[in-house]
Amino acid sequence: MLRSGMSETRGYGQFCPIALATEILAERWTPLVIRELLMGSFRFNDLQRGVPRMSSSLLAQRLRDLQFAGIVERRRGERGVWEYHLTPAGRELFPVVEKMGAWAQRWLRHKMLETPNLDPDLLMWDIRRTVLDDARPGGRRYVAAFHLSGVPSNRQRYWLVFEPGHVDLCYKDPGFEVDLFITTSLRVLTQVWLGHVSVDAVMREDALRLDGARRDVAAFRKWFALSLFAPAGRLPAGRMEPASEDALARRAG
Amino acid sequence: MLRSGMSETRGYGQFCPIALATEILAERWTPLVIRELLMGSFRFNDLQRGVPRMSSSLLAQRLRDLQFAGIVERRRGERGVWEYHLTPAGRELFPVVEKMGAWAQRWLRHKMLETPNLDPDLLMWDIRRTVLDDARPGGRRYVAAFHLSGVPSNRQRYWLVFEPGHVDLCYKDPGFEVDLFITTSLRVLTQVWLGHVSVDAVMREDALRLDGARRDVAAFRKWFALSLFAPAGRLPAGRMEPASEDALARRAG
DNA sequence: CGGAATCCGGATGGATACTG
DNA sequence: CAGTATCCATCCGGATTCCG
Repeated sequence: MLRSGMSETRGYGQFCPIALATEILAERWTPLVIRELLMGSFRFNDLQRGVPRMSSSLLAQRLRDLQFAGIVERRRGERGVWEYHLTPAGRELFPVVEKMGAWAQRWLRHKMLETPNLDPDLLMWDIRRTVLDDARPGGRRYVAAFHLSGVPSNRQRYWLVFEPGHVDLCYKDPGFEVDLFITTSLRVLTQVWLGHVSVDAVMREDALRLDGARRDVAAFRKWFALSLFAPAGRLPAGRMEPASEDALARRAG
Repeated sequence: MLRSGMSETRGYGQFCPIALATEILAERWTPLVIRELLMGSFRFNDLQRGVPRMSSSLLAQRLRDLQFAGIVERRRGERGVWEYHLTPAGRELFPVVEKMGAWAQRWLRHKMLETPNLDPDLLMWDIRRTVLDDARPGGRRYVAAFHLSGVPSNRQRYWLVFEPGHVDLCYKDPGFEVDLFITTSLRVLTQVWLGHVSVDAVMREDALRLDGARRDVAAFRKWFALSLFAPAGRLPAGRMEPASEDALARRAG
């Protein structure tokens, strides 16, 4: 990608639109940073939770590159904290990223479940921000506890705490009474999240268990959205297209 | 991109489909190599003409990477020459590349015409393979001579020689009688090719001139297709979508 | 001529430590 | 919390060479 102070040796020297898009998008990590921004993260540390293996110096560099390319704006938010937001040009990268995901869902399905690619922190972080927090029972607090097998012992437990207006992800017992226990393996939860298997199917095989009061169990299917890039995503009844810009807007709003 | 003999440090360690697609596509030059393959080049040297600033060793490396990723197949063609062909998975990257091009056409339009990105060899090579060779007058040989301004003196002249069944691009006068002279600047021809201006508009401004017998001039609009990634491409009358996989198939077939 | 491999210097990315 | 600074490994660009 062309940086502010770089020589001319880095561009591809082609008028072709694909070449110009490639100058920006075909840099290591860049599409993933854009994915995080599209998913609604805008603080440096939140962005980094979505790309945990990227060094902070490189993330800072990429955010500068994206500003220079007119894709990201850096501005001060509440209490003077820096925030990174997509520009209109940046938001219109959604279809590009979407097609990349759709292609991989079709042709690289097996690689998604390879052990080095499974990551409970990342999965839970992804679930937390995609959870439909207006779809839980009543107006009260609602706590869901995940117990994962197939992971290191310090990564087995996660709590989602639904409060009116927001959802918190905890790595330690927050001490609240738990309304729903979700017991499964990291692999199965990832498969469900990606839309490769249905909740019903894995429950029938006892690969996923839900324990709690009847209505708290029933609520799970309401608030547990699939990945935005799952083959059919979670779309209004009757629609079966994959993730679209509309779907994004619906969730972001 | 994961290479056959590489360590595990290079992947992103994410189950996300976008991350897996990124492992392949976010490597320097890779989307351009795929573009060339999608446009129908399959010999090493033909591919290299589409990415002239890429070193041959890196092109060879990328072709190996793409084979390993299941996107490219290497096989022997006529007279034992090696050919590189997209697999079904590779052909389905068309929508990804298409969205990248469409995004750049909307947001990076000005950069396409910056001097370092203009390249007459590349433009003419692109035109040659996109020319509609069944749309020229009669069954006879037809020769179009381009005279470009705004380029080094050794890049001013190109000849397209239409013979039954194929079209040759010449960098030196092939000696045939010329049926049509096209006189314009590199910048204007690039703009027309990208669909940023119409042939009519630039002819009205005398920025492009066609000289020849009436029917040979008229033929120009038939055989001179726009870039497959021009905003409206050259599509059958009545359709105005941008480049689609259908359009690709139509031209390739 | 097509299709590479090899070598080298410079650019980029990863790991870790550090700072306001 | 939000990044820099530094050092080293790897990658890339360019030139050259090689082989059928």
